[in-house]
Amino acid sequence: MAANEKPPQSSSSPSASSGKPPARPTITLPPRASIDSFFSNGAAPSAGGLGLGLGFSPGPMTLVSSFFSDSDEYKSFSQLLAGAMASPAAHRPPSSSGEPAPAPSVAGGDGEFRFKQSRPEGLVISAPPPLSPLFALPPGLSPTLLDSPGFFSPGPFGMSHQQALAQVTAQAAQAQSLMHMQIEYPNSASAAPATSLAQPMFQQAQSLPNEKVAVPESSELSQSDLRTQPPLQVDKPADDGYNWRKYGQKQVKGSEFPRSYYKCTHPDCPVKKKVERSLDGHITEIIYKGEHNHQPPLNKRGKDAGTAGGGDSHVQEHPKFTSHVQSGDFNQLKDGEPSNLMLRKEHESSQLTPEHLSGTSDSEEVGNSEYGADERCEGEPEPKRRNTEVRVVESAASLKAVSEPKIIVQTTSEVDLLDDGYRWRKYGQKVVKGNPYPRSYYKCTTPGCNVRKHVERASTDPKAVITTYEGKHNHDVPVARTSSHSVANSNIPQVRPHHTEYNRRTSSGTTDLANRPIARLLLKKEQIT
DNA sequence: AGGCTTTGACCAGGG
DNA sequence: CCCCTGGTCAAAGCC
Repeated sequence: MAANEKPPQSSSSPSASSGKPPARPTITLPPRASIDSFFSNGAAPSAGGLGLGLGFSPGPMTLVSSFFSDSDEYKSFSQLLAGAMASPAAHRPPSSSGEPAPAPSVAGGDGEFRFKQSRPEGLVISAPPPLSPLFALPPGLSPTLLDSPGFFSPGPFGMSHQQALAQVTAQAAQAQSLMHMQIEYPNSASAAPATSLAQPMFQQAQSLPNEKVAVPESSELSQSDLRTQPPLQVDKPADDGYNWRKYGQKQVKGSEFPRSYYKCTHPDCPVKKKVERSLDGHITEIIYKGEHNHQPPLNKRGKDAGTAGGGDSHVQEHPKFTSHVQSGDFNQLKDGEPSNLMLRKEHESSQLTPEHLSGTSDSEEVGNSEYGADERCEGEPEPKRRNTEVRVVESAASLKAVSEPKIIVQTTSEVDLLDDGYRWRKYGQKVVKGNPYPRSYYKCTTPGCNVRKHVERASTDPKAVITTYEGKHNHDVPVARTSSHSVANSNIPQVRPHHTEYNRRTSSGTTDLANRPIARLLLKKEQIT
């Protein structure tokens, strides 16, 4: 109440600024499993760990937790790819088994995605009916991420990776071979992988603040995709399901990045949030203040949700999602950027993060656990949640790949990409700097199946694409599709679900993709289940 | 036309 | 009282 909403200048500022006592419960979250958990955890709930939920936004805590990853490298998808090519063996992420599985990764535990979500809106729009199920998905996932500005931001290394990718794909294209050779790389590539996937999400969420996504021209896929998807907006803080209005920005001392101030646009809603993002759009810190006194606008995701009631209801039930959305903001972790995710709650808490945050109801508690926060929070009494400020700090090191991805670089037609026997719903797309073509994100439409697929095109050749599969289908190829021409591809995910090794590598240890007419990079995640 | 972002200026608290 | 800093306002502009 008053606490949150202070009279215009005086009260609010004071509390906020002065409110940060040194002793403030700042919670530093240790590295977490991976972004996967991000999705899986939050998502785990019903859907089976699909984090994709497009529409909702998890609470900050959730986000945070998801961020916690062991690896200090987070690379964008492209980066990852590049990295894989460059030095496949280089990093071998600890086997998934080694890491604590994210909470309840359910059915698709492995399927967890490592994406962040940020903007429900865009996704929603583009998202077809299938979304509704998503809503049912666990908290923590919000489609918004995809749309969010930073979602795919190139990041520091993005370009180089892109370029690398371009080269590889270009060469492959030159070969003009239609063959799809699959090269399996050692797990090494995985290191970044888990995060890599996630990374894009993060980036999208925040990076590219003032940029709009360019629409690729050449690729059919991209075009079609574009048609269905509205231009991505950037600059929005993060879509957590709520609508925010930026009312100020300031360069804060002690931070090299400007801080943006947002207010919930809902009438009388006292919630505010401060977002700091780096030059490249990465969100380095988010601080929530206040508690939403309303439910997330339906229109954002609700649309997709489709039904007025059901889909949304889900969202509504989990205000926390909202937080997640925001989390989406943080998308990018960069080298050199802050490395720990911190979640802090202060004076005000928000419904947003009930679960996630709630666990942390008091920063003190939160401090101890990384993911624990989420779970712990649940028990917390509402009262504590209130009047708390939630602070999320993005840390670069936090992201880590949990599983080992399989990377397959392939030159293929659009059809192949999209039609691999399974049914996919596109839930995101983003253009990365250095590559005129968007990447597209797909999710298996089968209820309960967490498998996701990312398709990235080479900047030099629209037909050269990198397809990354995550998760394992928990069902058979839809009969209707089985016969489809691209069945071959369909098997990719399952056929080699667990293999993370690379079959071929150059003497240098790098993948010899460049020399191959057609290479297929398949990023796959090892499944624990 | 409405909503949102941008951005310089203002206000209040603290040293 | 002055200066610094963080937070907010509000006009202008954009979409």
